[in-house]
Amino acid sequence: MTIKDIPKDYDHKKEKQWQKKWDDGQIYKFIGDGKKPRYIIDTPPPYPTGSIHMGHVLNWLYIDINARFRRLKGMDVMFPQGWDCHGLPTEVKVEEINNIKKNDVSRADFRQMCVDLTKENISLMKNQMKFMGFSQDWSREYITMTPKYMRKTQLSFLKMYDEDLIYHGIHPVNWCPRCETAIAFAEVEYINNDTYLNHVNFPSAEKKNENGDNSTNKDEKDGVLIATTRPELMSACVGVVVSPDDKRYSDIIGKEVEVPLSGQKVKVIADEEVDPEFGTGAVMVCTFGDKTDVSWVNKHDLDIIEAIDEKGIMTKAAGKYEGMTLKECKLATVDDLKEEGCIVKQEPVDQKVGQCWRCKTPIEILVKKQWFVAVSKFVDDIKSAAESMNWIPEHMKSRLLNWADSMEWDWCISRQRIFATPIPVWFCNECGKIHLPSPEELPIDPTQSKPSIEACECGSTSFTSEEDVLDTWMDSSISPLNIASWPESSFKDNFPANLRPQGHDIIRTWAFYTILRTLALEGEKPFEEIVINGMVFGEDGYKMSKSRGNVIGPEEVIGEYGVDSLRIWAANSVPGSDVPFDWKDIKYGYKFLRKFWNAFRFIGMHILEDEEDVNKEEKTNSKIIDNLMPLDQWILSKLNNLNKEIANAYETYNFATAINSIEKFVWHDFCDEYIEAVKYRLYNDDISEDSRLTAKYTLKTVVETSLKLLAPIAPHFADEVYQYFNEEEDNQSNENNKINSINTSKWPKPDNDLINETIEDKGQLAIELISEIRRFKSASKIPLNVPLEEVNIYTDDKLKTIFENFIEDIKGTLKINNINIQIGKPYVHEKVVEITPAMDKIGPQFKGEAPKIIKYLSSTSPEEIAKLLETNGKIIIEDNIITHEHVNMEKEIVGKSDKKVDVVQTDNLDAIFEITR
RNA sequence: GGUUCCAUGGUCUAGGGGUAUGAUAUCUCGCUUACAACGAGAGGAUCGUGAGUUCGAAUCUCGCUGGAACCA
Repeated sequence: MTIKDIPKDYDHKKEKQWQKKWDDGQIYKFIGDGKKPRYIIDTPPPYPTGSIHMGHVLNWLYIDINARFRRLKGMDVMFPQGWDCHGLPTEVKVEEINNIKKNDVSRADFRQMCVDLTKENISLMKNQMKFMGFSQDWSREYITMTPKYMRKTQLSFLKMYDEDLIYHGIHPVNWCPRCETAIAFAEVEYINNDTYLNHVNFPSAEKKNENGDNSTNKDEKDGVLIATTRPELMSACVGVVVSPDDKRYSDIIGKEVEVPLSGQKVKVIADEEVDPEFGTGAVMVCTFGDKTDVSWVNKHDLDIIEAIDEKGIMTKAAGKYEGMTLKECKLATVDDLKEEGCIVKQEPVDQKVGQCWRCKTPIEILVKKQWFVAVSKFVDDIKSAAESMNWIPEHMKSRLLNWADSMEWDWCISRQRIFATPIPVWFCNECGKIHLPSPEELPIDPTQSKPSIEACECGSTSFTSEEDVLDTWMDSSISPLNIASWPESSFKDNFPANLRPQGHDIIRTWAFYTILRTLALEGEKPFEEIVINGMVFGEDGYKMSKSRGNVIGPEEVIGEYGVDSLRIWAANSVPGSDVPFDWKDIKYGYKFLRKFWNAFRFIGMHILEDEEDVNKEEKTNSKIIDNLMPLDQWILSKLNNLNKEIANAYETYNFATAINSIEKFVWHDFCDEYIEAVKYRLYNDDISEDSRLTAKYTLKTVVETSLKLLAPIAPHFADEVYQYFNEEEDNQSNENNKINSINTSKWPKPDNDLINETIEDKGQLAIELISEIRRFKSASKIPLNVPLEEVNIYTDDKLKTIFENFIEDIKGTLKINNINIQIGKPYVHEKVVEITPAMDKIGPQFKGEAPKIIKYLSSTSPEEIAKLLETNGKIIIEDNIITHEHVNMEKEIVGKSDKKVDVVQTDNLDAIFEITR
């Protein structure tokens, strides 16, 4: 390898070549033979929309960094990838593309169209994931719409049904009247709506009964004035609730009132959930105006009157309004109420209305026979499972706990759709008994085949297939079981997963359901640790979304700056926190890689074509270590500390700390300070072989090691550089997939012998001195490579010793012909111009006495304080002894020297330089 | 409405009882045998607001204001 072979610029277009190499070498394959510690990641299976967005980039980068880091650390990492295929969006898209409605073709044909579209989308997204350099083991890809996976979903249904954890029952569900399906809470979105709050008088029903006649009661106070935004539901009114503390209604609680128009008699009930301040303080309970209605109906055991049908049309129960749409019914009801004189007042209110997130139709709450998972049985177990996991960040746990506590309804898992896993059930047409297939028959579509039994226990041979299908979360919530090859008995080897990475938007769905399901199916929590990523915001500060138009696609960034720059941007974030996208940050990452490349190219000039030395490490290594110069020791100590810091950062998911520390070290400590300070050892002929050799060794070690620390974040760049280092013994890949890649190498072992805090501190002081004089040269317009005739350094004996230690580096790098270090001051004198209290010393030591000391220091002249400290070494203020360490002194050099010299005084070092040009 | 998070130079950000980290932008200077897409330097923040605890609060507590996310 010669310098000519190293391109002048880092070319990010080569990233794809590396991806192909990794792919061909199958270097990310999970072995699973137990020879290495296993690390199992329960990767999210995304919905195949056809393209990945920045949110995916963030989420998968955390996974990928983690996977790559653990591999370097010698673990057998399982990083699988699944696809959560089923769902309404694909159905809607298929209808759109083919310009059909789902019922225009057979179920099987419609399903096939969905499958075809999904396959296409998966293949697009899979390629994009590879372009991101994500290191999935693609041999373990799973797709929830395949028979293989559906078998597992259906098996989980069977098992839970057998244990009475799934039941078929009547419950309120969220219903979209347009899509004609039940939908989950997660699929309901809320919008603001302006409407009227109608104050409607419900007359007392009691008086009428007592009198036994129909004479109208003129005394309105015997009735109750309710407030409602949904008068169209009055025919479904089953009660009136008021606050128990509301004096206006205390007399009427427990009595009956009559609902106007429809005429049913309903009870007035006290309930603390009523806000007496809102409206009239009295609320009518209907089947079902909203979720609170459902809880009141359940709590007070009220009737159910179904006044709305599946298409959102009023039923027979609505009386004269039958056949009207909800909207028509509302208008007609209000008109009628006005006519009857029942509406006392209409006031405008803001209201939040739930609508179907897909078609924007307002949802209704209907009572339907549906399939449910008995969530309530698991709430406590889910909470303790969540408690036993490690949440990153910790506070995300409370979202799940709060959610678990607020569970009021069981999980409705049936959907009236087509593209989903079928519910494997038939009903007997005679006795209604539910028949399930045996596990061997799975997967099965009950609409396409008959039950294997001849006849029901009742003798009937006629069955109806369940046409409903399963909620998609029923598929994805068994992901940690699926990746571990459940239900094969060996699944326990790879279960629970070590890590679940996901976004905070799906804590209440995916995380919650997964915990529930593995508890239900195997009695164990699904994963040990859960890392939550935030959402990606656009440059305008809002969450990236198409409707806001602030979306920037990964491909846009990659084309210009490469994948690794994008990865560095995403790594520079904190789990759980939302991450704003910023082109500036992308460019910064790009610049860092170029800087690193240049540093590598520089050392490449000196080490790669050298036959003499550093590449024959095994012969010279110990000799080199023994001969390290102080500055080499300084950077190597920093490097080894960095190694530990970065490993710890990766382990604790502090990716931002990792990338920032690497950047800071490489860019500043290494490039700006170390390289500049050792150049003289590489270029000058009068330098000893040992010195030159240790410099080269140090340069090579720093680049190679920091490259490995960076590799999990920027694997393409790392491999591009690493190929120039040929470290055979470093490789831990298998015989059959041997490629020279940093990604199959080992994490560098930190060398504790080289860590030396004292050397680091001393080196820092020497660096400080060098920078100071370099600054002087720069300020004096002296080119850096022009020699200085003489430099006299005046300082104290402690610094003198240190500087003497580094004198070769100081002299060499600054090109000083004659250098002298002495204790004392030059023939100029310095004046203390300002004294500021060192609060970090004074506060902790003197506590309550501190204000007195500060008052003294700020009211006494700096020169006087300095003089006292100089002569006595201390100042006594009301029994408190103040010394040099309690004050910060600002000094200035005054007076003239009769020599023709420049005098340089520093802020950071207690030293004065007298420089002769 | 509930839950959670956030508020620090023009912009973004670190930190988390002792006057504040860094980036970016701006300005000045400089091609220095890897890098001008670089380097050196400068200016620029009473850490949202009001109170409390404390010798001392950007930091802890509470209220308020504003923002965001998730959910009902």
